[in-house]
Amino acid sequence: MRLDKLIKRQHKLAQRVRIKKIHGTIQYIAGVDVAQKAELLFGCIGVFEFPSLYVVDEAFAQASSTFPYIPGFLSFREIPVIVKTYKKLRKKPDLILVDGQGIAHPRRLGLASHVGVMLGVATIGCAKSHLYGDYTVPRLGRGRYTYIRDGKKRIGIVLRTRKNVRPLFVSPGNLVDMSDCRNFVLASTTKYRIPEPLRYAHTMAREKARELGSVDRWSFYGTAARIV
DNA sequence: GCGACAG
DNA sequence: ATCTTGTCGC
Repeated sequence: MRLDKLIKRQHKLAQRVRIKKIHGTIQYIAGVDVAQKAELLFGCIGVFEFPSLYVVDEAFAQASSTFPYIPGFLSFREIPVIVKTYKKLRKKPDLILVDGQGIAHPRRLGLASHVGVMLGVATIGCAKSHLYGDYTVPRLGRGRYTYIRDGKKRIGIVLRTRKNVRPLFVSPGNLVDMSDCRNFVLASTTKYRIPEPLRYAHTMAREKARELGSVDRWSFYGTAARIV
C-alpha cells in the first residue's frame, strides 16, 4: 500500500491544527470511540454536562471498514464513522475526548487532531498506550505527569489518572493547550483510569457492535416469522 | 538490519 | 481493536 500520499495529506491537515488555551466555559464535554465487528465499524459519542458529568446526549452510527489499521494512520480508518456519528448529535459538545493520540504523532496529526480539524471543534487525544515521542515514567499518584517530547518540543503528557495504574498518553488534539489536557482529563476522570465520557462511548460502541454487528439474526427472525 | 508500532 | 473465564491483587 502506498502511504506517501496519505503522509502528505497529514502534513497539510496538521497545518490547520491550532494549539491554544481554551477560552470561555466548557458546558458540554464528549467522548468518542469506535468498536469493530467483522467488517463493520460502530462509532459512538456520549455528551456529558461539565463538570457535573451528567449524560445529556448520545449518538451512534455504523459504516463498513474500508481502510486497515496501520500505526500512524489510524484516523483514515476511523474518521468516516466518527464524522457520521457526530452529525447525529443534537447537543454539540464544546470539547471532545478522543481515544488516540493528538499531536503526539510522527506528523502531528493523530486521530484526535484529525477529528478536531475536520469538525472544527476542540479535541484532546487520550491514548491508553504510547505511539510516538520520548518520555519517562511519571511518579505515582493521581495527577502526576511527565512530558512526551519530540526532541526539545513538548507534544503531550504521560498522565496518571489513578494511583498505581498505568498512565494515559494525553496530547492536544485541536484548539486546546497542554494545561487544558491535564485539567479536563483529570476533571472527567472519577473512579477509573479512563475518563467517563470515553468509558461511556466505549461501552456503548461495544454493545452496538455485539447486537448489530454479528450475523444477520434479522433474516433469521424474518424467516422464522414467515415459517410460523 | 533491528526494534517500535494509537485502535 | 478482537478472541474470552476465572482469578490474583490493591
